[in-house]
Amino acid sequence: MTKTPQKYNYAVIATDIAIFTMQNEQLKVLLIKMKKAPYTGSWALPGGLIKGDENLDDAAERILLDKAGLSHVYLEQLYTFGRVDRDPFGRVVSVSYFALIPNSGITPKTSSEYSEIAWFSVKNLPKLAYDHKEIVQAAIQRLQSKLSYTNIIYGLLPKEFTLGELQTIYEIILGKKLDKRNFRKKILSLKLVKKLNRKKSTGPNRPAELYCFTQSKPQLVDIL
Amino acid sequence: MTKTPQKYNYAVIATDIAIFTMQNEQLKVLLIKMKKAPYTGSWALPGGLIKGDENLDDAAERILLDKAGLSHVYLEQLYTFGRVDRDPFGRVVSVSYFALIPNSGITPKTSSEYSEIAWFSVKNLPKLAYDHKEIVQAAIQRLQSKLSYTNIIYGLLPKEFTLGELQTIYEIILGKKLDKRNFRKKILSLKLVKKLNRKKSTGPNRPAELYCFTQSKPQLVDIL
DNA sequence: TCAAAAGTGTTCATGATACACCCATGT
DNA sequence: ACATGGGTGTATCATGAACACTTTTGA
Repeated sequence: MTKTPQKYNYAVIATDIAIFTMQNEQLKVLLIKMKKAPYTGSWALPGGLIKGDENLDDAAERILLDKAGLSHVYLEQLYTFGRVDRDPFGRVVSVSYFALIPNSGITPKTSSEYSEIAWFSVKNLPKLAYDHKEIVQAAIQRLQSKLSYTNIIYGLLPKEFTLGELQTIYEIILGKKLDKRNFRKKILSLKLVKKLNRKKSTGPNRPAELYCFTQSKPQLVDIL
Repeated sequence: MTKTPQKYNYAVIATDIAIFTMQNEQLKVLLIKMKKAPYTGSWALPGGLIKGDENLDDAAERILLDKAGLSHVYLEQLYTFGRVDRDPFGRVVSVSYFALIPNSGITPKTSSEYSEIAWFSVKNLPKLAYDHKEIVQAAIQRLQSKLSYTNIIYGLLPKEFTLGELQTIYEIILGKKLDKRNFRKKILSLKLVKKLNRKKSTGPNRPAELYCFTQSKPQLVDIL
């Protein structure tokens, strides 16, 4: 067995990451404005090439750190996109990931590789480079379905939160209203969260109890 | 942007396919015995390299046809395995797939690339080359979970089958007994199958009604 | 005192589970 | 006649769905 490029068809392996957060009652995804031709000025998912001595997951983590300054967030492999013509540069196979981060008001900064970086509501996306639209759609769908049978929503919330905030996130991502009493009954019966016995005042209304998650590892739970 | 191998790290893209069928009341996976070093004599999943001008799904279909003589079967992308050291040959990223085929007693033939090909019960697998054990496990897990929320079991059954056969497959793959009456009630209420008004005699017992699927496209259905 | 979100139980409908006997056939 | 798998219905239980008022606070 020899390494003959003519015989074995090499490809560039890239990874693109759909990074989600909640802001202003909206599900948002992080996009960067590209400098490189032929997509100069287009918005795209943060991504990059995988190094020769780098595992796929490590590459995704590195890119998350480099482009968004994030680490220790929920990250999972999504799907691999490899249409022959998906990148005008040549054969590039993208192993896509999706990540969840709590809304900490982070606005990652620009770098030499891209001219702008910003959060976009998934309801109002600009035109995206490559097949990134498809990737975002796949990520949203995965997120929606995983919300109903796992506890990964913890990835979108800060350490402390109220049950109202929790419910709102479900409602926004799933795109439907939930009954407050039934929702609380379910969440509490699953013992996913515990009461901190502290309250959060948010305005001219009754302060809400603060809760935290009892688990911060992904697990299967029948939520909705 | 230039194609400089030193700068952009190229990798070989492969695909490996976990092909499942039911035989003798067992879930089986198709394996080949390798000729190539350093895994000479080891069993492995059927797989191959993706060509430069070939989409990922097309490559998987091609390999399914070449190695197992199969086409028009249920096939879905599973996961992408890319540990740096997963292949002693060098950097090979494997986009794995899983496929379901009806038990037609097919025993695919050997070829120049491998010395043997055979079905193995997933309960009794030999040692596998590369990280193929991990791939098989991921495939089984995906199959198990998809059985309960989709109709993909149609991929494992012939055109005509009895409800008893259908139930047995569920029981084997899920690893638990199901109540006959409840199972039939559920399957029939979902209108996934229709009666053919023909019977199948299988021995010294009452002949069973034959059914066929009403759909042979994957769809979400709440089965179990 | 008013507006705004938090918090709390019960009833009802639906679906899941448990369960046992007769039927049709080949040997 | 007997052994074997096929086929059928009902009662109970658990879970999900619908639903409205009181509480606490800041302005």
